[in-house]
Amino acid sequence: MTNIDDVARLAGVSTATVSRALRGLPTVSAATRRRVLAAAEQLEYAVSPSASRLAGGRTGTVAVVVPRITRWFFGTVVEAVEDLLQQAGYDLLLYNLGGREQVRQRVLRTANLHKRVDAIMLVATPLRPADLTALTKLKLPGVTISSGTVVPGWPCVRIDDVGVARTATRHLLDLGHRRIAHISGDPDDELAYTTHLDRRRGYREALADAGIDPDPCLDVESQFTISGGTRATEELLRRGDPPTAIFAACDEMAMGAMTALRDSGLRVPQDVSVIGVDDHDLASVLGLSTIAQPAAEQGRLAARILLDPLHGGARSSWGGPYLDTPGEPVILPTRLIVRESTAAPRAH
Amino acid sequence: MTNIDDVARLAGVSTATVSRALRGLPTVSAATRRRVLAAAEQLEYAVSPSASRLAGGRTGTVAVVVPRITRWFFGTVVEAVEDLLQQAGYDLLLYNLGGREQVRQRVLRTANLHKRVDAIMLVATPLRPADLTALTKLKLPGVTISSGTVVPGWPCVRIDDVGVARTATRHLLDLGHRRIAHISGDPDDELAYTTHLDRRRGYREALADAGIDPDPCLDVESQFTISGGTRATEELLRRGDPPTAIFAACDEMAMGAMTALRDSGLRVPQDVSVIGVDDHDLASVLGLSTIAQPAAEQGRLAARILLDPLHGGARSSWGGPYLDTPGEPVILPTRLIVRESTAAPRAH
DNA sequence: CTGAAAGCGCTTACAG
DNA sequence: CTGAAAGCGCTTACAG
Repeated sequence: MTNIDDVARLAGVSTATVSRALRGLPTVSAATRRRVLAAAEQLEYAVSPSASRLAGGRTGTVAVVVPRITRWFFGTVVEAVEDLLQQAGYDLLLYNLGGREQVRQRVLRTANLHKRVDAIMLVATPLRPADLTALTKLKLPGVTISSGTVVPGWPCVRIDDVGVARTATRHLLDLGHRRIAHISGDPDDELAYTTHLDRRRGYREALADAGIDPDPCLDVESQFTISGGTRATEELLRRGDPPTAIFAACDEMAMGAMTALRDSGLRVPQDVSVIGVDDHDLASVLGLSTIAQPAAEQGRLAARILLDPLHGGARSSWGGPYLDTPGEPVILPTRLIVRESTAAPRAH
Repeated sequence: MTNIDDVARLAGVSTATVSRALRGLPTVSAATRRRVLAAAEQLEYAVSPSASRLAGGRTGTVAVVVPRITRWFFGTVVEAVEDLLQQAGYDLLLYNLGGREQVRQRVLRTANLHKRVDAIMLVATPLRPADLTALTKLKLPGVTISSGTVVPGWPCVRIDDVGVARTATRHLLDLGHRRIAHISGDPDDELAYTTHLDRRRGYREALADAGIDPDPCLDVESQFTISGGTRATEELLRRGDPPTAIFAACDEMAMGAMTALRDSGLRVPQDVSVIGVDDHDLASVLGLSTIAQPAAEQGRLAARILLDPLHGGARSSWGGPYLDTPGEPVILPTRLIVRESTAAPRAH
C-alpha cells in the first residue's frame, strides 16, 4: 500500500510536511498543502493508525464500557456517545460486560486499555476497590455515568436515583395506595450494584414520610430485565396479600411485572398500578407510567466532558463549561410521566 | 511506562524472546517463558498495541457497522458478536450509522478502515456501487448480515425475508382475513433498503397465492421504528375502509401499529389483527404474534466465520465448517409464533 | 531455543 | 514555512 513516503515523493516535499499538511497544522503554506492533498488523493493514501499512534502517542480511541448494550438505557447512551465521538474523529471501542466477570477483569483490572485508548467512559459499571486501583494506575482521563460508578478524580454524569424513587413512590401514595411493592436489583447481580440501593432508599423514604412502615414482603429483588420483573412479580404474588401498586426500579422490570400480572388474571391499573423508571421507547406503547430520565443527554454530556480536555485542552484540569464544580457530579433532571398504568386503588 | 526492553533486561533475555514468550509461541523453553512472564508481571507490563500492530501488521480489531444500535435486532447482534470477539481477544470498533450519510461515507468510502481493522462486519448496511468498489479495494476479509447487504466474495448470514413475509401473510389468510395491510420500510430511508422489498414481495406473493389482488391503499411505507409503525397505521386508517389485519415488517413497527390502533379506539385483535417480524424482547409482553428470527445466532455465526480465517487460517479461502457452499448465503430458520394479537376477523 | 538487527510508518523536536 | 533525523515499541526473518 502507499505510505507517507510515496505521497512525499509525488508532492515533492518531505514526509514531515506531508504529515503536517494532512493533519491541518497551521505551519504549512497554502500552496504546499494543496499539492500534498492532491498527491494523497491521487494515491488514495490513508495514514496508518498504528504508526501514527506509536509516533504521536495518541490513539484517537475511546473505550466505552456498558453492562448490557441490549438494555434500553445503555443502547441509548452508546448511540449518543458514538455520535459525538464520530463527529470528533474518535473511534469507539465497545466493551459489553454482559455479566462476564472475566471480561470485567480483563477490561478494568489489567493494563489492557493502557496504550489502547485515550480515555475511558464507564457506564453503570460496578467497581471494586481493586478495579479502582487499576483504573487509577492507568492515569487516563475518564468519565462515568450513573451514581453507582464513582472513580475518584473522574467527572460523573447521573440522575438523582433517590429522588426518582421518592417521586415514583409519592405518585402512588398520592393516588391513595398504601400497600406499595418495590421490585429492584439483586445484590448478587453484578450489573445492578448501587443504583438499586439508591432507588430502594428513595422508596423507603417516601413511605416513611407517609408514615408507612416498609413491609419486607413487598420488597423483592431480581434482575433489571423484563424477565427479572416477571420473576419478581410472580414471587410477590406467591407471598399472598398482593400489593395495590408496584414501583419497579426500571421500565423493563415494570414491563415484566405487567406481563406477570396479566398472566395471573390481574388487571393494570384496576387491580394493581405499575410505575417504572426510564421512559423506555415502549413505555408509551404500553401506557406505562414512569419517571423519565434523559439517557441520550447523559451520554452526550459525558462524551463532551471527555472530548473537551482531549482536544488539546489541559488534560490535568477537568471542568470548563461542563463542570462548574469539578468534584461534584452533574445531575440531570427527571420527570414523572403519568400514563394509564397507575390509578387510584379500588375502594375495599 | 515500562516497555519490552525493561522486561527483557529483568528477565535477562532479548526483546525477541520476550515477544515470543508473551505471545505464547512454541519456540520458547518453559524455563525462559516462566522468567519472562514473571518479569512482565512484576513490572506490570502491557504491550503497546500500536507498536505491536505496526510491527506485526495485525490490528486485532474488527469493525462492526450497524444502522442503529438502539433497534432490537442490531443491539442483539452486536451483543452476540462482541461476546465472540472478546473471547478471541479481538477489539470491537463500533460504527452506528444512524442515518448519517456523512458517517456512512467516511466508514465505507474512504480507506479509513484500511490499517485500522483486520476484518469488517456489515449488518444490514445499504451499499451503493461506489461503496462496493471502495470495500473491495480494502482487500479485507468481511462478512455481512441481512439479505440487503451483499458484497461479492464476502459470506452472508441471513434469513429468508420473502419466506418470512409469506408465512406471516399466510397466517392472516388462514385466519380468514382478506383485507390485509402491509406496513414496511420507506425507500427514502437509508436504513430500510432492500429488506423491506423482500418482505413486501413475500406479502404480495402470499396474497396472489390466495387469489387476492394487492390493494395499494393497504400498503404504506414508513420507517422501521415504533413511531414509523404508528405513523403508517394512522395513514392507513386515514384512507378509510380499514383492513382487518396488518402485517408489519418488523416488531417495532407492529408495536407502533398497536398503539395507533388503540388510540383510534380499535381493539387488537377483535377489530384488527397485527403480526410482526423479529420476536422482539417485548413481543411476548404485548402478546404480539410474530415471525421469530434468530438475531443473536446470526451474529454468532457471522463472527465465527470472520474469526475462522483470521486465526491463522488461509485468508483467501472462506468456507470451512460454516459455509458448505462459499458462494451461497447461510440462511437461518425462522418460525411463526402465534400470540394474542392475531385472530379471525369478525363476521360481517 | 535464542539474539542482533532491520523495519513497520508515522510524528516530533531541532535547526534553518 | 520546511527538512533531516531520531525515535515511538514492537515483530520478524535471518543466523546460529
